[in-house]
Amino acid sequence: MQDDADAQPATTNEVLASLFKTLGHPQRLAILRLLESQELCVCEIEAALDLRQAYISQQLTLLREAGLVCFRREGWNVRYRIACPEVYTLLEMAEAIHGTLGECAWVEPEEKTAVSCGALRQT
Amino acid sequence: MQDDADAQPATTNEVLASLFKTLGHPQRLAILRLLESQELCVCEIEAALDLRQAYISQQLTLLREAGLVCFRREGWNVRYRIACPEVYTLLEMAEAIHGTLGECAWVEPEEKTAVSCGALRQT
DNA sequence: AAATCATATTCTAATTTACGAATATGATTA
DNA sequence: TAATCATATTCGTAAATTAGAATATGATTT
Repeated sequence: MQDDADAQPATTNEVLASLFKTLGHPQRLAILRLLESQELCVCEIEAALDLRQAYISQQLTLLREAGLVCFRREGWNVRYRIACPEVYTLLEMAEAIHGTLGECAWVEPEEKTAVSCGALRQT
Repeated sequence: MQDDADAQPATTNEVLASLFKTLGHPQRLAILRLLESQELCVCEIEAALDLRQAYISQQLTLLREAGLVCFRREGWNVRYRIACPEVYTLLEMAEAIHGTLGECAWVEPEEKTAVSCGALRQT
């Protein structure tokens, strides 16, 4: 029994997009930020973010599936920790990039060429 | 007339998530990759990716709104170029991170504490 | 001004995601 | 084994996103 027999290879862009998609959610980022300095159990995250348990658990599941967090049982609790600390560098860099991002500028044309494109159109 | 009078401040996490969300799409990444080395008009992107014109235009609009690309008219064409080259560093880093990402490991508990959490539950 | 070229926008259906509520599971203690 | 604690999962619906089709816009040439 092979899992996902009819799944295509998944290009680099698809894989990358998937990672970014996981990061593209404020609450998931909030969870990651909490886990930066410490290992936390679900109820601690719950208390820190003031969100319902089931909701936290759902987001943690997604972070887990993305491979971003690890977990381990400790008595009654399940403690989560970051799986790869490099993501924080990614977050920092993204933050820096956002700082430089301005409104899209309309740059004045340099020269008047006006050559027809001639590219194939399929619609 | 102020635009978005009832919009809340937008936290850092929300802003970051928004950027990641824009990057969380294979075709948009493909477009960004094309623009890495050169400025291109829509029809060239269209030809390179073999996608319909309207579709490309839609994705470019999103990239534009995110501030990731700039454009300028040149005769009949509108040429797009990257607004901040730093995103490629971000992509590289994300790629590197993906490489290190494995299946979530279940780490064996270190010590048996089993203390009740006592955290507030709101559901 | 009409025709043409490149690009943008709008409308829409289908799919995916978000997230609340209820419930299930699994470890631990009595 | 029954009760309890922490966490996970399933279900359902609202909202957002995807992407196709049709059409609009705006610059350029005739």
